[in-house]
Order: sequence, then structure tokens, then C-alpha cells
Amino acid sequence: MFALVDCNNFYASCERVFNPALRNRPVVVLSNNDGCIIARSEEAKALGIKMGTPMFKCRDVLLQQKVAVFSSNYSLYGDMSSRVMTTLAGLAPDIELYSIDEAFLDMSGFGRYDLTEYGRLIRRTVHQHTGIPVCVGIAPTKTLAKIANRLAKKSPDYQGVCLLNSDEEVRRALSMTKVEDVWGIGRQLSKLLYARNINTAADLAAAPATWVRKHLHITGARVQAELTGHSCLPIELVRPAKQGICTSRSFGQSVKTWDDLHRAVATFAGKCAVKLRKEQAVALMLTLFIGTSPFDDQQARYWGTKTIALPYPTQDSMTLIRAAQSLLDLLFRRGCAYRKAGVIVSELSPVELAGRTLSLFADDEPADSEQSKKLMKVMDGINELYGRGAVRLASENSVGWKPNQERLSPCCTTRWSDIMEVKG
DNA sequence: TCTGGGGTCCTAGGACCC
DNA sequence: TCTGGGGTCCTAGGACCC
Repeated sequence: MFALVDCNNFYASCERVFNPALRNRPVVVLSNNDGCIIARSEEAKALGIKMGTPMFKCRDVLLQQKVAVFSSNYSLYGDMSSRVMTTLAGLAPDIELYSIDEAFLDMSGFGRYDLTEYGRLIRRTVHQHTGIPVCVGIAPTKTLAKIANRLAKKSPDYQGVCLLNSDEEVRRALSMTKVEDVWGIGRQLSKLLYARNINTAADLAAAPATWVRKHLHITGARVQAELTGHSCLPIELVRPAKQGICTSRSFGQSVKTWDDLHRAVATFAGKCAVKLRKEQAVALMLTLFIGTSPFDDQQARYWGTKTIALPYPTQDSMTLIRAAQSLLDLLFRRGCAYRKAGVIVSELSPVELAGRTLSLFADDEPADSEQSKKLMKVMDGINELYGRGAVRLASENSVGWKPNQERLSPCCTTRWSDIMEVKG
């Protein structure tokens, strides 16, 4: 058996924990650059505010209904997430951190327990430790646990915990679930399935396996197997090493000059370097993309992207920033109003020599110098101690391109100065 | 005026090998 | 008219997830 624990309206709930005045008030959280609505409290959902709506399209409702609106505060959400996960890790021996607000728990070996009761205990404990409300779905496969969790969220009858244990319970749950709401079935596949009159999860489970394999490919066949109680997706206890790391942002205003864009690009490359070092990985390739707005009818869209091989596998900020800059020189077009840029590092491998492909002549294997390693370590150490950006390279600078972020809540769990602010 | 960011996996098709 | 058989590797693009 698998349990899926999923936080309710996670970002909105995080904002509420340290601001009780928001209870019973509609709350929404915006994407980076304050563009779209990406999280809503139940009250906000009840107002008909849809996921992903651009803010300027629903500004009136937000104002009229006195909705509390927040810029996204990833320092807060990330820290709250790790508190939730730590609590869950104390409640089951094996746990998979699936996303910022979800975890799978391996419930095999809990045979002696009343699983519904145990689900309730999980809810109570997480709420007590973190203030975050969660729902729990428990079932024989991960895909069914997802469905159980969805039911627990939707219907108050479950009181936050839904256990699918018998064939009868599974059958009922599947017939109540639209096929587009099945984990792994997105928009395109739903369209295909509806056209074949496969409307519910139950229909998909009963569809001819050969047809599913042919048209939904191996991933769809797996979904079908999981729906019929055959577990194909095991708990992944260790997160697999990342294959690529991306840092990108939309800009608060159009960026037109090379200098401004360069500061943005250098900042993104520098952030990728920090993430690489945190991941204990080195990268061999770097991609830069810069682009104008896809929504602007006045000017033709420009979307430039280029990849370069780094001189050797590296995690050095300066090397990555230099590489990004060399690509910017190639991609930059004068006269464009840039709205977005980003840096991707790829072809990652572990920083320690073990596990890495070495050259036949290992003696002259080029790598980050000892000096660079020391410098990066000192930089990371200072920033760890005194806060992100306490020391940085001169080109990492937000002048001229900063994203909008007008409604940021305090970082109550990660910054002393912000706690003082709340205390008032 | 204003429209997110960060990932993974799979397939088809082309280029190449003998 | 008709033109082999069996592979690998890489990439772009599409699908999905949160």
C-alpha cells in the first residue's frame, strides 16, 4: 500500500500560517514577476478564480472581494516544505519526496494498523508541527493513491483521508474520476481518449490493453496497469541526480540594452553555479536563451537560444558567467524589447572523480582549479551565513531587469530581520 | 501596461555503421 | 518494374508532472 500526502493549497496555506488574519479570507499567490495566479485558498476557488489566470484579467474580482494577494515567496515555501517532509519522515520508514508539497509513503508493513486511522494521525501530526493542512490518499498503487487523495480533497465526507482497499472501493473511485484527472493523462491524451468514448478512469482501466499500448505508448500502458491494481511505480527513496539545471526569469520591464541583459544573464549563470555546487555536480554544457514577449503584437517575436560546450566539467561561477556572456554576444539583437532570459546547464556529472568519465590520460584532466574551489567554497559559506547575495560577482546585479515582486510576505522561517518586521 | 518556472520521459526520424 | 538486413546514436519535438 502507498499513501500520498498532499498539502492543501500549499502556497496559500504557507502564507496563512504566519498571518492568522488571513484565515477564512480568500488568498491567492502569484507566479514570479507577479504575472499569474498559481495558488488559491478554498475561498478564492469559490470566487471562480481559475488557476493560471493572468492577474490583470481578474484584478476587479480580487479588489472587490478583498482577496489577499501575494508574490511567491519560495524561501518560505521551501522551508515549510522541508518541515512537512521531516514530520512525514517520522511517520513512515520509507518516504519519497515527490514535489514541494507532496510525498509518497510506503505503507507496506502497516498491515496491523487501521490505515484510515493512521492517515488521520498523519494529518493531525503535520498540522500540529507545521500549521499546514494536508490530505491523505491510501491505495495499492501510486496512481490509485493519487486518485484517493483527490477524492479526500474534494469531498468533506472523507475528513481528509481516503482509503481504497477493496475492489469495490477502487471500482467506485475510478468511475467517479474523469480520465483527464488521472495522474499521467494530460490534455492531449484526454482529447484522444474522449474521442474514443473513454471518459472515466474506469473506462481507461477497462480499455483494450493493446490499443492503450499502441496509442498511449509505454507510459499510458503503465497508467492503465496501475489503475487495475498492478503496481509499476515503486517508491523512489533517493532522488535521482539532476540531469539539467535551469534558472530563468521574466522581466518586470522590457530590457533593451546589452548591459542590462548582461547583468540578468550573469545573475542566472551565477545562480546555476550555486545550484550546481549544492547538487555537488559539474556541467559540461551551457545554454542561453533570450526572448521578446510572445504576447506583443507590435513587434515580431524574437527567441534566440544557443548552447556552448564548457572548457571542462565545471561548477565555477566565473567560468559559467563567462560562457553565458559569450553566448549573449552571439544572440543579442539591438532594438529588441527583451522580456525573458534564462540559463540552462546540462551534461551534469558528480563532482567527485568517482562516477565520472575520465580521459584516458587522467593526468591532464582539466578541471576547476584548487583556487577556484576554495573561492567558491568561501563565497557559498558567507552567503549561507549572512544571506543570499551577501557576496557575489560584480556582474551579478539586478539593476535594469528585476522581476516585479510587489506583494512579498516576510520570510518568517529563514530571516531574523523579517520576524522583527512581523512583530511590528 | 500586465501573461511562471523548473523538471522528466518517450518517440520518430535522420545519419551513420557493417 | 524490380534495388538487403540489421543495427546504434543523436536530436527535436511532444507529452507529461508539480
